[in-house]
Amino acid sequence: MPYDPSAFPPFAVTVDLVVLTVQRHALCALAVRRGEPPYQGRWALPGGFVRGDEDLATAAARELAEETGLHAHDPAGPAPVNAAHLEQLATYGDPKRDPRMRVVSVAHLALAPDLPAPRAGGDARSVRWAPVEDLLDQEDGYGRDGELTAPLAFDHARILADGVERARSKIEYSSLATAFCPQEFTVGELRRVYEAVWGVALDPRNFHRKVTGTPGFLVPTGGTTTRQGGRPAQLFRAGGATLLNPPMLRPEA
Amino acid sequence: MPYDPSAFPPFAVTVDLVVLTVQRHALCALAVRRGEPPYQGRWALPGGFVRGDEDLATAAARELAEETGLHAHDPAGPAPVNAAHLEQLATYGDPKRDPRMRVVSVAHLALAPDLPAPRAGGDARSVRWAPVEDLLDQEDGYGRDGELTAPLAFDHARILADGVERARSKIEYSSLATAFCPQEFTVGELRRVYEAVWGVALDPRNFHRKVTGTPGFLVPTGGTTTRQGGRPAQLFRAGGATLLNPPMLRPEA
DNA sequence: ATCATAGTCGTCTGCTTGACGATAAACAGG
DNA sequence: CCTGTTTATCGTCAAGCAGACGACTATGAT
Repeated sequence: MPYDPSAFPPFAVTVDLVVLTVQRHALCALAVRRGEPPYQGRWALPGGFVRGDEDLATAAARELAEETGLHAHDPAGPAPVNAAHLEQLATYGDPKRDPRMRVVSVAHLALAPDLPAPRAGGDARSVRWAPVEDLLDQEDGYGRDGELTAPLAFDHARILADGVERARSKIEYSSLATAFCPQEFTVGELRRVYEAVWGVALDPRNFHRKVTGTPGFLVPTGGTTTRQGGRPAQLFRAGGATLLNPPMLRPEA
Repeated sequence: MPYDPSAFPPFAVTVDLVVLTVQRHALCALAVRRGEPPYQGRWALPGGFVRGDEDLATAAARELAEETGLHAHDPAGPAPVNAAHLEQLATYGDPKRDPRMRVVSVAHLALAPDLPAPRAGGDARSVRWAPVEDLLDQEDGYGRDGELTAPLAFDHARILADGVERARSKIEYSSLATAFCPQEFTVGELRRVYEAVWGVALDPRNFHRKVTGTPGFLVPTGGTTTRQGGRPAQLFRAGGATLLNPPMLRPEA
């Protein structure tokens, strides 16, 4: 068939971000409050249009930096100070997903360590970390605290659920859970990440044996810390290994 | 920021298909020969523009049917006769990936059993199954057989490689390998699928123990066949289980 | 001094895997 | 008919890993 510019319809292309972190033993996602219709006043995932000369990954990294101050951490190369893992998640293109026009959104998944401050780009009250459980469980209605009582805008609940599921399954067979930790961390901190993401309790002794026994997963830095209380714990850095073999098994139950 | 139609650039959105099957012990992909520039005469993945009122999965299923006569098999619901597994793979949007204009392509992965005939939509010689190894190993140059000597058009080599890697890893922990088999198949046929996709030899006895011992993976139909020669083998159908736990381990080496 | 908290090292038991022997049931060819 | 070849299927054994859990260590809090 010949190449004819009128033969295909124009689309707007956006990137939406599922940014996850672990706060106070809970898996949390970044949400922004919408300032205009549609879904005005509702919470949504951060995101924006892809520019005309921009790659998809670049657009996602730009939005991430604008929203959080985090820099995407390319697996190769040294990690910057405020580094986050960033990967493409999936693409959503239902013709009716945006009532205004045809929008195809390329969702990305970002994993970040617990940040000192939410660092809103603009209005501080319009962006927040919220437990993913709260964001996904919302039914249409009024809540007692007057916050977060409506489901996420657009199809963002589905996108968030897909992102959470990706994170849950990927930490099973990769070292991705370290992306939730600061540069140096203890085995216990890493375990609490797994527990928060999976929503289960893990045996500290078996977990310790597993992660320290997997070659290339963790490298000791030599230091220790007592920031979690109790006996001082060894500090580790993420090793070069990206694939866990055999994987860390998620308890069924 | 206000909603302004001029604030974002228009994109063309396409779907590209990585359609895989197993033929004569080799993992093969569907390739079409391009009739027009750019990359005229080169092989490429099948694909096309997403229509204005069409979902991405719908567009992929339509292209798949046009190109192969296969119908996408939604995990829920009964499998049609010519059923193929279809899932979204990833999205490619480098600004320079198509020299004509800005095109974002949502690649999909389809897995099909060995088909009686390639069933080209148009010109029979312009579409063919080719071993993925051949398609990916192509260097720029001339081959002895005068065929398939150039790399795939656009960034399709990368897309194909990503699709193959997805298939290779996904059959480890899911029952997806059955998508390469006809409705009824033997343990040996399923093993040959794994061997072709992974490019390794598996021990028939251990493989048999593993797949027949995993509850919900295979259900016996009662029949037997000798179509592979040798002793008659039991026929099975794919069971309801989609996740293999524990997974089938891919030999390292 | 005592307790609570977290971290780390071991032990034991059962399951899974990988290597491989042995048997069974078909077909091909002499 | 007999024999070799091919494929399927069952069994055995040892090594490795995971889950359950006891024991001990090193901190800070009371």
